[in-house]
Amino acid sequence: MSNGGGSKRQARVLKGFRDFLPEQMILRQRIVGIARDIFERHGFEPLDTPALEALEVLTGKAGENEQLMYHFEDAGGREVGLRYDLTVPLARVVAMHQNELVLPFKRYHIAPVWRADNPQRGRFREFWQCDADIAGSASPLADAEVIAIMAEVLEALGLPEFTIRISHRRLLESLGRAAGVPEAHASALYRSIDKLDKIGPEGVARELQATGVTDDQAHELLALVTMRGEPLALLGGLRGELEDIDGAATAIAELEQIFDVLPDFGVAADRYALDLSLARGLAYYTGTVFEATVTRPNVGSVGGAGRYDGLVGAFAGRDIPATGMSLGLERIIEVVREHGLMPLPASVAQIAVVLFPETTGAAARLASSLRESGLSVDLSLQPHRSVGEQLKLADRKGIPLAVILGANEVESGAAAVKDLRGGEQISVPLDGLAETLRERLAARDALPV
RNA sequence: GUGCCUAUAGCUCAAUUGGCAGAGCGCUUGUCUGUGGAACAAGAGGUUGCGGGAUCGUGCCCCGCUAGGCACCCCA
Repeated sequence: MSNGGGSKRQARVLKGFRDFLPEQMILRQRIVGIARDIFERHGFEPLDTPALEALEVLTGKAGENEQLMYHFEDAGGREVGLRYDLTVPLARVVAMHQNELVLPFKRYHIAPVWRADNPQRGRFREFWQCDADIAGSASPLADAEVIAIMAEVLEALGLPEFTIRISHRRLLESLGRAAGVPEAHASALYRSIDKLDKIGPEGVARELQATGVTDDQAHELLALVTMRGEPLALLGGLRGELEDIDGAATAIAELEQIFDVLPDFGVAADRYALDLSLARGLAYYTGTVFEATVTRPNVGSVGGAGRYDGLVGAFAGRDIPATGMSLGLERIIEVVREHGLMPLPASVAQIAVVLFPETTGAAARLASSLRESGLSVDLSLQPHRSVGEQLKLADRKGIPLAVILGANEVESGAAAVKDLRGGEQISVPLDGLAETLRERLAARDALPV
């Protein structure tokens, strides 16, 4: 290796892409681990798919969002695209492997996706989604389960406040029909309604009028959409108002089943709400839609999704209903950091072993035996550096405890154990050293951080 | 894809009207070859994000690009 005489290559990463240093990776892995545990406790199976797909697999599913898709021609002249979500690949997998999968198929998928969006806080071009979906069940019970899983994960992460807002595409459509919105403007309707929080009722009314809705109709629609209260009571009221509207009764019945059973899934009543102003943009949603939001920090939603009964059929040739939820890892991390949840060590190593030129062999053997007992051990590789130096480096890496093994310790059969934060040091017999280390680590973890 | 703000040492920032590029922290070395964080001393570290222009002269003015933040759009 040499760059002598040449110009140095510029070290850079692309806009919206990032390196994750160990301290960040430890937090990311911890969060992913919590989500994975809950997914598996619900019997969801792991799945992974290629990052790159044939372009035609990805197109025609997400509507306008496909503008954000990374696509290009590969060296073999194939049109290819990076996946922009995990839902479309799932639909492809279910269609391709119908004979190998038992329906309903419950799967989770934790992986990066790519969208060429403009970066902002909690918004990147490469980001991770944690998805749990059920393919092959049309039952509202399936929707309820994925909503419950979402609530469970957010609860387990310790998010101090979040709300899962629940709505239904068909119900919103019915409301639109009742208000006289032309069918052709349905997606414009969803988008406008969805912006209620941001632009307010007057803003929404203005946008609706631009799509051919009269002032009266717009206000009637807004009145319906902004109703708040106990979900089952609200739905009961709507049932009467929308008696004559096609599809409304089915949508209301589905939502009623979901709200009826959510408490039985263990979801606290203050964690979800019926909110008909929620529409969501992705084109493939066909029924229930939902979204988890927090008020601080301002990162929009931390997760969402819904029912997409037509998507698998686009690949399979026969309809296979499906529903699911998606959590945004980056958004969740913003919340965790903002609220100081989850303080973690900066190193995966629990123990640093400090050594001397004459004790390298003994120290390596000690490290091995500590590892066999289940501890994570960072063996110093610098016997020529002073003990102080080795301790300092271990502390800077964030390792909580050091074991010092010199000639004296080998001789006496007792190692020196030093707490790198407080500085206290004790002598511990080599027999039972692992046990003592584990106790001290546990004691440290119990301390407020 | 659009608009506004920003970019100076590893980090946080300073630099008067356009006139010698600096500080603190961190880093390296030494005091100090078995006990770090302190103190003292010395040292390294910069094409002021990149490229162009105007000017006798630019970190500072103008243009383009790149990246970050914010607001749209959209979304996780």
